[in-house]
Amino acid sequence: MTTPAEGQRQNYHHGDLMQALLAAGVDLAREGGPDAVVLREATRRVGVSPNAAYRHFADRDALLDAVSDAALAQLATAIDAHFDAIAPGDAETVARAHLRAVGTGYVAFAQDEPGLFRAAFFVPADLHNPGTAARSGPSGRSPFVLLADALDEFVACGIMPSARRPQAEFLAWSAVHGFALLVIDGPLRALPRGQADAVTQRVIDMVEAGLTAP
Amino acid sequence: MTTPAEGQRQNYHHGDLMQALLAAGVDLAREGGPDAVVLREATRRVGVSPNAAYRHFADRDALLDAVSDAALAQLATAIDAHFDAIAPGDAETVARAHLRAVGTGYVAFAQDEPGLFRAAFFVPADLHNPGTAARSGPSGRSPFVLLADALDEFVACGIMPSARRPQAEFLAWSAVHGFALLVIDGPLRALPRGQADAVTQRVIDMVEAGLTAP
DNA sequence: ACGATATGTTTACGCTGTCAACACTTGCAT
DNA sequence: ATGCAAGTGTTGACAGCGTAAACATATCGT
Repeated sequence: MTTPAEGQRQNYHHGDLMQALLAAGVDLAREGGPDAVVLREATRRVGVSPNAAYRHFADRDALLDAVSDAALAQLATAIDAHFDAIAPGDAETVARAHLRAVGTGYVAFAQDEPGLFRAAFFVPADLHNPGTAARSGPSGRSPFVLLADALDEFVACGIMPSARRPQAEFLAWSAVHGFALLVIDGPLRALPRGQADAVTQRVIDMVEAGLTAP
Repeated sequence: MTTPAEGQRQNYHHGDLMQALLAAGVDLAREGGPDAVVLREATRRVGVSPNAAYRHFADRDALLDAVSDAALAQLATAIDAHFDAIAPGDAETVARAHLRAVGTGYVAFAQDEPGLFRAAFFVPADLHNPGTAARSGPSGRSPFVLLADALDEFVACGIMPSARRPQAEFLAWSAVHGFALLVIDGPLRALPRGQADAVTQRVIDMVEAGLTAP
C-alpha cells in the first residue's frame, strides 16, 4: 500500500516525481532530441508545477544527464539483444559475429530512435566505468565493454595482433558512431533504410578488414 | 566613398550589417559551439538593436546556417592546406598521402576549432553540391570532393577495386568524423594532443587497410 | 525634389530556466 | 498523541531569449 493508486493524483505529493520526470524527459528526447528536453514541458506532462522539478534535479542539465543515461541504457539493451543472438560456433566466427552485432545494433538503434541516440551522446560522459550501472543494459555490460570483449576475442583467436589491440575500441567505435550520425542527420539521412543497412555492413567490413589486416 | 570610416558608427545605417552579424556569429560559434550562436548577443556585439538582424536573416536558424556554411568553408581551407602540401611522387604514394591529408586535416580542425567544427555540422546540409561555394575552400573543392578525389586515385592506381568505390566516401568519412567527435567531446576528450594524433593516424591506417584489403 | 524602398529602432508578447518565499504532508522524537 | 523538522509541491517574480508589429530614418531611382 505504499504506492497509491495512479488513477487520480489529487494527493499533494506525487509519489515518484523523480521517476515520472525522467520518463517525461525521455519521451521528449525521443520526440526531438536533447534540445527538446525542456524542464517546464516535462513538469507540465507530469501535471506538476515547474519548480517541483528542482526538488529532484539541480537544474535542467541534471535532468538531461539523467535522460542521457537512460538513453544510453536503452542503447545498451538494444545491442545486448544483437550480441546475445549470436549462435555458438568456432571462436573466429563468433568473434567476427560479435563485432558485427555491436556495430549493427548500434546503428540500428540510432536509426530507430534518433532522438534518444542524440540525447545519449549529448553530454558524452566517459564510458569506461559503467557509472552506477544506469548506463548499461540488462547484462550489466555497457556497449563499450561489449565492443572491447569482441576485440579481445579477435586477439584470442589470432586474427588480430595483440600489439594492435590497445585503443582499438576507439577505432571501431569511431567508424560506427560517425556512420550513425551521418545516417540520422548527415548527408545520408535521405538514404532508404535498406540501402543504409547495406552501407552499415560495409562500414563493419572496413573495420574488420582494417583491424585484422596483415 | 561608399564604405564609410569604421571608426565611429554614429551613422544610422551600419554599412554591412549582414557580414558583421555573420562574423559575430562565427565568433560565438568558435567560443561555444552552435548553441552559443545567440541572435541578441550577435546584435549586441555589432552594436545594433536585436531586431535589426531580421532585415538580413529570416530567423536565428538562418543565421546559424550561414555560420555553419562559414565554418564548413574554414574546414575546407584547413584541409586544402594539408592536401596541397603533398609532395609529388608515384601515383600510389600520392594517393595514400592525399587520403591521409584529408583525414588529418579534418581531425586537426576539429581539435583546433571544436566550436566551429560542431557548428559546421549542426545542420548538416548535404555536401554533394558545394552550395553557392560558401562551403568550399579556396580551391573551390569541398572536403567531400577532396576525399572523393583521393579515393578515385586509389582506384586509378589499382590499390582499390573499382567495385568497392561507390559510396566509399561515406566509409572513410564515417571513421574520421566519428573519431573527431570522440576526441572533442567524447571519451577521448581528455587524451593529450600527442596521443590523440597517434590514434588519428591509426584511424586512417584502419580506413586505408579496410578499403584496400584484398 | 520627392516618393518608394531599404534599413534600423521601439515596444511588446510568450517562452524558457531559475531564485525566493510560502504551504502542505510526512515521519520521527518525545 | 503531539509537535516539530524535514521533505515535497506551489506561487510569484525576474532576466534572457526569439520574434512580430509599428514606427523612424536613410538611400536611391526617377
